[in-house]
Order: sequence, then structure tokens, then C-alpha cells
Amino acid sequence: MRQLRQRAQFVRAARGSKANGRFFVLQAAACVEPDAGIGYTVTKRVGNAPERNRIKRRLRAAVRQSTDLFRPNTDYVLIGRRPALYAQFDELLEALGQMVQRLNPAIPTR
RNA sequence: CCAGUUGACCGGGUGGCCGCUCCCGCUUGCGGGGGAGGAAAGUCCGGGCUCCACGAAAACACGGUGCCGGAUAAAGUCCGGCGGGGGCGACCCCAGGGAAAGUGCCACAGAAAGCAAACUACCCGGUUUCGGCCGGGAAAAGGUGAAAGGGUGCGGUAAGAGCGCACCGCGGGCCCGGCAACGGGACUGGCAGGGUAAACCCCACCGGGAGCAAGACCAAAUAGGGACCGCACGGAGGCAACUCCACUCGCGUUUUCGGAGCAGCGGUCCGGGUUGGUUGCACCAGGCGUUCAGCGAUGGACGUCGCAGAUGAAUGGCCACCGCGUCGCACGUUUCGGCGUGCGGCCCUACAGAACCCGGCUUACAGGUCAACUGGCACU
Repeated sequence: MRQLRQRAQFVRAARGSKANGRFFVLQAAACVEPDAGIGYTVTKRVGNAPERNRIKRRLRAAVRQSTDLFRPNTDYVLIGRRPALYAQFDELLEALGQMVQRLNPAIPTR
């Protein structure tokens, strides 16, 4: 999957559709690229640097196992929250699947 | 064996599945290799490097450092020593220049806090209504305080006092040892000179500023700027810059006077800036080993190794087993402190994530290992 790297992409996704969960917040918006893009945000409020890194890595691993769920032509942003640090990996996967499927129909197309 | 001191170190391992980033190779999507820390942290010092400023030097101001000697690129770091303080000891701690250049401050308590004075009590004389009062002497005793004008003892005296003497302390010059800080010795003075410089200050030494978001390079879209060319464009003068006249607009009741404008369109090129990309960017005060010099910090010689380079930021995610720790239960053992075995639970790990690079300092850290030394107890 394509990784989001530029600030403008994150801002555009933040203005799109949104879904809240216990482990993370999911944002998504349509984009010009043909494939699906994914970005991760973990703010400083969540924890110190090693904890934030660990949350991002677990989210990345969960996304890699659920590639089929993501629609093409769309940018997704995952905002990690602290429970994602301690949760069972299965729970994380399940929550991700539910939220993506719930959010997909709500994303406006270009 | 118990208690302790100092120094050094580790800070999970193996396997499987799925991934990230950099480098190299070629058959261009595969193969091989590298990939977090002792503090990567705080950003407190010192450098390298980059840009800016600057003729040089000195002085002043400001900031920093502060026993002596050495190490180092340098430092507020390190090593060795000196002095003071603490501990039975190994050892630890010290913001450790100057209070006789000057100024300031010393709360509360206390009679008195800096210049010598005297509250209670003491001694002598006088007086008395026998409670005291007056004059003089003295600074030993009590009490206050962080600190009360050297300390202890003897002599001395009306009572006392460095008033005299001995020892200790202090000051002074002299001699000896040491590169020095400083130490030792005899002599002498005769107690004077309270503390505070993390109060101002004085003395000595050091110091341009900002930082890799430094700095260098490349470049799309949009808006605007400049130059040139073409078309177009009132007149006159001038090589040209431009000047004058006419025209239009504004202010004004009007005139005079004053002010502004005199173009536009198209093309090419240039420079600036936002965003993005490339570079800086990883082989250097380098690590390890041996050896030599040195008490040591460290330095020399020789050999050997190649050691992260991300940029919404890689270096991992999940599972299994092992190991470690801890808690509970059962059994055995015991010098009643524990120890061993088995089963189960928890954590499967503390502090913490490179961001230009080094040398330090400081702070955080579950658990564990090793070495040297000290004080006990027991045994030989």
C-alpha cells in the first residue's frame, strides 16, 4: 500500500469521513491516485517516543493483514490511541475490519 | 557466612510466518549484506563543521571560571596531590581566591551584633526607713543567639582580666622540604583583625554572533516585477535621457495656479519567493587487541576491523519454546534466616527511540554478573 508522506494529504483526509473507535480514529477521503493510501498519526499526548512507535508498528501490521478491505482511489489516516498499545492483536484486527467496512460507503467520491 | 565500600559490565536467547529501510550485484525482480542506546533523553558545558559580522591590537562593559600540578582539540571534564569535614574502616563529601581596598547586611532572641558597651549576678566605699539606693571597679559566672572580642590550666587579685606564665590556636619575618598548593622547625609579637564575597565588589584567567530548520543546488503551477523584440501609438525639439505644446481625468462656481495619467496586446528571457526534491550525510580527536612510557588521566608504536542513515521519520508485527524474576500452594529439609523439587498464575520485562558529528556532565533505570578492598562472626 502507498504510504502518505505529505502534510497536504493528511489535511485532506482529516476533512473527509471519520469513524471513532477504542483503539484508533479512522479518517478517509477520495484522492487522485489510483491505489489506496494509508497514513498514521500518533500524537504526543498518547505517550513517549517508544510507545508511539510501538502503536504505529502494530497498526501498520494490522493494516498489512487487511489490505483487501481498503478501497482504491482513497486516502486513509489512522490516529492511534493509547489502548492500541496493550490490546490483543486479534481485537485490533477485528476493530479495524469493522470500522473500515462501516466507513467505506460513507466516503464521498470525486 | 553476614554487613558494607569502590570500580567495571550485561540489560533477554532460539526458531517459524509476514514486513520496512539503506548499500552491493546482476539475469530488473530476485539474491547477498548492514540496521538504535547506555543513557539515543535533558540540551547544561566544550569542540569540529557552516553562514554572518570583522583591518589588527588593547581598554571598558557584560558573561563565565576560581587550592596546586598534570592530561586533552578544548572544557565547568578527567587524573594525581594539598587543605578542611565525616566514617571503627575500605572510603566518601567540599561554590576550596581575596574580609588588613572600600561599601552594605547580620532577622528572631538578647543588656549589647561591630564599637565598644554592661541586664542579672560579683567586688570595694558611702548611705539606709534594712526593701534597697548612690559612686566606683571588673568582664571571669548566668541567660540569648548561627555568632558575644582567643581556648585550657596554674598563678594573681577586693573581685577580676593575656595582668603574668605553660601548652594549643592566631599574626610576623627567618630556616628547611616540595615545581607548586602546602607541610615542618626554632624564634618573636602579646590577642589586635566577628561573620557574610551562592551581597555589591577586588584580583587572576577565558569568551565575536547564530546554528544542519546552518549552508549549497534544482525546479512545476499561480499572481506580480524587470529587460528586449514585433504590432500598434498626437505633434515638435534632442544621438539619448528628457523637455515643451496639445488631449483626458480629478479638485474647484469659474479663471489662474497646482496634481495625476498619456497606453495597450503578443512573444522570448531574467531575477525573487511559497511548496517539493537533491545535497550537506557519515572514515573518524574511530573501535578492538598486543606492547612500551607513566602512580594515573593519557600518549607512542604495531596489528586488525568497517560500524544505522530515516525525513508524517525505517531498524519491526504475530506465534511457539527456553531462560530469568516474582507470587501462591504442596512435599522434603533446616543452624528457623532460608534452601531444594513439583504444579499453577503474572510479567514475558526497567529507563527509554538515532535526526550533522564527536568529548564530557546531569538525570532515569526491573533484574542480574564480575573484580578488588573494609569491618564482624565461625573454622583450619
